[in-house]
Amino acid sequence: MTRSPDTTGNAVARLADRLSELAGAAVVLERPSDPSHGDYATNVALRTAPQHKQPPRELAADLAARAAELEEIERAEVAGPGFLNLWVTTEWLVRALAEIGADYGAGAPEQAQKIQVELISANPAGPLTVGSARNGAYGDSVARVLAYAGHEVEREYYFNDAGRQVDLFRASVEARRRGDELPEGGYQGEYIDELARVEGDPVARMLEEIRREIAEFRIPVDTWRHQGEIEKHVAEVLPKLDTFEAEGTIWARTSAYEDDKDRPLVRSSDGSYLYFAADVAYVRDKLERGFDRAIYVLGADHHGYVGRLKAAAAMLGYDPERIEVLIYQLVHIVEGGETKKISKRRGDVVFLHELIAKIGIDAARWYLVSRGHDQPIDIDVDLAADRTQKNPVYYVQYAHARIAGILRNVEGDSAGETPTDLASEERDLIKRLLEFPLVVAESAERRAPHAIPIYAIRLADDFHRFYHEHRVVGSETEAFRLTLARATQSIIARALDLIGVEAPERM
RNA sequence: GCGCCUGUAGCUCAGUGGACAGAGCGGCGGCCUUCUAAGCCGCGGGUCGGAGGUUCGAAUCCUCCCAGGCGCACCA
Repeated sequence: MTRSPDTTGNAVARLADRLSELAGAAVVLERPSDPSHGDYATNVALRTAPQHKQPPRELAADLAARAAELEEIERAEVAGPGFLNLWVTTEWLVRALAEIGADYGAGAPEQAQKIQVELISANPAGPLTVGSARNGAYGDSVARVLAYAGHEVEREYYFNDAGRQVDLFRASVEARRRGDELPEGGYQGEYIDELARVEGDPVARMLEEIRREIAEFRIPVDTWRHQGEIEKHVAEVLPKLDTFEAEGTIWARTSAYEDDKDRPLVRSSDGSYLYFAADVAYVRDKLERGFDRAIYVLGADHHGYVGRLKAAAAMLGYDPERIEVLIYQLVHIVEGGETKKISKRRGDVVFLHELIAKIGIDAARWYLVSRGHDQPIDIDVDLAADRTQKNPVYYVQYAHARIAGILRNVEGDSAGETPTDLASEERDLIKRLLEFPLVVAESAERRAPHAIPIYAIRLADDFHRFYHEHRVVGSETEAFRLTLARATQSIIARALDLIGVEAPERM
């Protein structure tokens, strides 16, 4: 809505600005799906007709006449109920292509924010699961996109290493070592057996294991926080809260701050902290570190957290808007046509390292981030395992590798004339490249990185079509086509990087 | 019961007010003496869960209903 993409380096946005001046209203340029509707189209006449009290087609005709005068515009036509269809000139497309540099689409938002993205934060009671993998793939991509959009981003991981679950986890390993019965509701599985066979604190081992897996999954976590550390500051925070005592417990009156109910903080009998106490201290810890915004990435099974976290911020006197909770739907595992109920405690869970072993990091990251975060994901492990050849990630990577192949064939200075006429494949490809800044801006604003792989598929599609029809090296417009190929390669690489996927030179 | 999310092609999913609803996979049929055929082209395929409503215009916004997932712990 208030989106203002960086118009200086974005030819489409500049064109929209010029048209906006002519129209006296904000013009949004779309790429029509039907090529007979022009290179770009706008519905501005339809939207502004009521306030002008004029028929939309009349307004559109008026705007068409003036738009046709612009040097960028080859042709302007009114169509349908009042759409304005525009054809741009070849010169404009060639110039726009030439502007595409290494950081094309990188934002410089008028107000860059300091943003923290807290991701995964799984219990160190076992290796990361595919659920954690989605959290990481999604959260890290949001972080990458926000950073590319111009924000200052830090990634943080919070270890719940002081709660009942880790105690239970330790007890489970120790029971296994002694050959005793598992504690009630204890953890089991092969990894528990392995931990039991070696000396040392299993929690410490899991902390190291998780850090290793996260690095392998290409998530550059900047800071690590431990629940034990945060709890040391609970005593400082409690006096700032709106509390009351009942039933042997000190409660936070979060219901007065738009939470569903009040939350227990401290068990009066022994003074032990309940989980929400650490939550509150952690909220303060985050906001006092100077982040304009603290983003939590949580699975749908934690969506009840939204209210209490914002309430915690409000109760401490912070603007609750600084707390943003991103909820992603859960990942289910389908095996043999049946959805598995997964439980880390029971041990019937699919771990991230198993998923990586089966389909690789690139496919895993692509797969986990290429669906909307509001969409549940069913991973059919059998399908994911043998579908690798057909995974769209390879289709996109292949386009990148193909371009690398072309560039290896270039010898010396490239020559050739500037084209005065473009083939449809060239026009389509350039227009696709010019979409990238808007895709990134929207993706950042909506916390929706899944738009990136979708765009990457279309871009690869346009490139493969171009490649099939036209030669680059040795063509009459070699220099121009090399520019086109390089720009395509650069944007594919950037798009893949934004979702943590590699862009290979050869395949 | 209450809250959040979802329901679009055989399957997996895009599409948060605009022009006949798109892609991949699967199915069928074509294209390699030329920069990578992990590619390209073509053909089939949909009452956008259902019913009302708002709007010049609805897959998209509102209401109700149906179906599924997840919550509603002194677990995390």
